[in-house]
Amino acid sequence: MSTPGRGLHGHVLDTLGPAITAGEYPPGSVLRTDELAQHFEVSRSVMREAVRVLESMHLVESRRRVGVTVRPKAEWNVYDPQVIRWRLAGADRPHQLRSLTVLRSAVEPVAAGLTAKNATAEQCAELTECALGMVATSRGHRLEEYLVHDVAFHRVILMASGNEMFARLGDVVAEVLAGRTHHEVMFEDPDPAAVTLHVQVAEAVRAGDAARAEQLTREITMGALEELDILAP
Amino acid sequence: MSTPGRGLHGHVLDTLGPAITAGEYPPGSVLRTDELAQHFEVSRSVMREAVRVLESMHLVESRRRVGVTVRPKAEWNVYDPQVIRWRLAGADRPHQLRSLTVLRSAVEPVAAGLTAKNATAEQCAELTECALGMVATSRGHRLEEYLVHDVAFHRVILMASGNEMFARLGDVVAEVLAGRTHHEVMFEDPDPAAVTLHVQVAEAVRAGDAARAEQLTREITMGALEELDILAP
DNA sequence: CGGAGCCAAAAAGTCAGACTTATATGTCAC
DNA sequence: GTGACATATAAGTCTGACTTTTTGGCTCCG
Repeated sequence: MSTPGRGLHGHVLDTLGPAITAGEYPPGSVLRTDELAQHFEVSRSVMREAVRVLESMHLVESRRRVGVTVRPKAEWNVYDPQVIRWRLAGADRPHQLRSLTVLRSAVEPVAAGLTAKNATAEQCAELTECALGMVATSRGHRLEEYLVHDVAFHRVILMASGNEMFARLGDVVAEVLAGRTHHEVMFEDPDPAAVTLHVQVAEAVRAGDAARAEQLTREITMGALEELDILAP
Repeated sequence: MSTPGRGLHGHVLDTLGPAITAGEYPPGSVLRTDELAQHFEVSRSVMREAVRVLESMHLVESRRRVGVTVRPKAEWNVYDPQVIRWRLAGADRPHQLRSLTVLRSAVEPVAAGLTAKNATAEQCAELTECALGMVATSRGHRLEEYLVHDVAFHRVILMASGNEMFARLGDVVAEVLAGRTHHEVMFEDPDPAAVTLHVQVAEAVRAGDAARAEQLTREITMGALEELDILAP
């Protein structure tokens, strides 16, 4: 999807990373570089590079005379896109999806408020275009097309906010939305109320009404929480 | 501070990472592994490991026959604690501090609301203790002691929310608060109103009043935004 | 019996050198 | 100009030897 097969060490990571994030090695487990290298049939240099990457993600810790120990989940760099992807691909998927949706509910409304204040004319137009695209594809089981517009919409909101931390969550939100469409129960057409809210957000942003954009986006993310049975107040 | 000198490749990262995040190498710059290895007086294996880590942070991209090219800032993994630390230590500090404070303003209120619903008795007690500690040290130029309690307070809020994504922002918030006390203009005692708000948040959490905890925390983070002259609506 | 200190093994860390592979770029014929 | 081909370049890989740190056990002495 993103960066497939960037060398041998990448292949090792594609196997080891998911295994660790899936909890196959409980925290404190000890791996030996040499054994891993043999198991994956790569040289020690390649294996060492892979371990370094896992170490930079705080998934493992490498110490002399002891080996490569798996760190507890609480220490992982859970914002690393690679880690998120691995977890979304594994057994942890439902839990990860919930965590990310809660994060969205915190971030997106504030981002929308900033976007209402900072968006350029082009970004406003793009936003409106996305919203209209959502309307157009919201009926008749055109879920894939709808998803494209939905993802684009939220991406613009996050990018146009002018905050780099928000902007970098675009990929994460895309994964969450895609996950909802593909793996969760969503055979029906999207909720018409949600579609309307997106159109209204686009309007509010165009009008520069930050408070309204924030409130409307809050309603959108609240809907996402309810879909996952995360009780709202 | 966190993991100093974990080998030769760590030393290389401590120099190269800050240099890149500081923008010393403009996007598109090309580095050669061999030259870097010579410059840092390490073997190519060590240099390669360092490059792999930078690559996993999306700071650089390594391609055959081209070299190691620096990626544009927009592609960096800005949530990587190591990257955040490097940027906070360099010229990008003010900008980074603002970005993170805006992120705080989005995340912490929602986290506080969740904490009000999920916190255990112990966590409530800990929170109250932190708030009282802040009150006790809020006068008489005891800024360092105040900071300790302030950091602990926000850490508990984020941890007790029950959301792993929020929990992992504890370190980030700690850096921001420490930065404010140490490097920004803050010779005076903390704002009494802010101190009061913290006490009230602790009360709201204890009472299980999510809406109130959220609103009060929003006021706290609003104050932080105003301190940095980030205009509020 | 218990603690201080020492020893040896284990595993990561480091290095050097040779070789392989992909690929950007230049060259030449058409 | 365009396409095929050759070439140089820099990353990628492998191997083997060596170093360094650290742990766990062992001895020795109190």
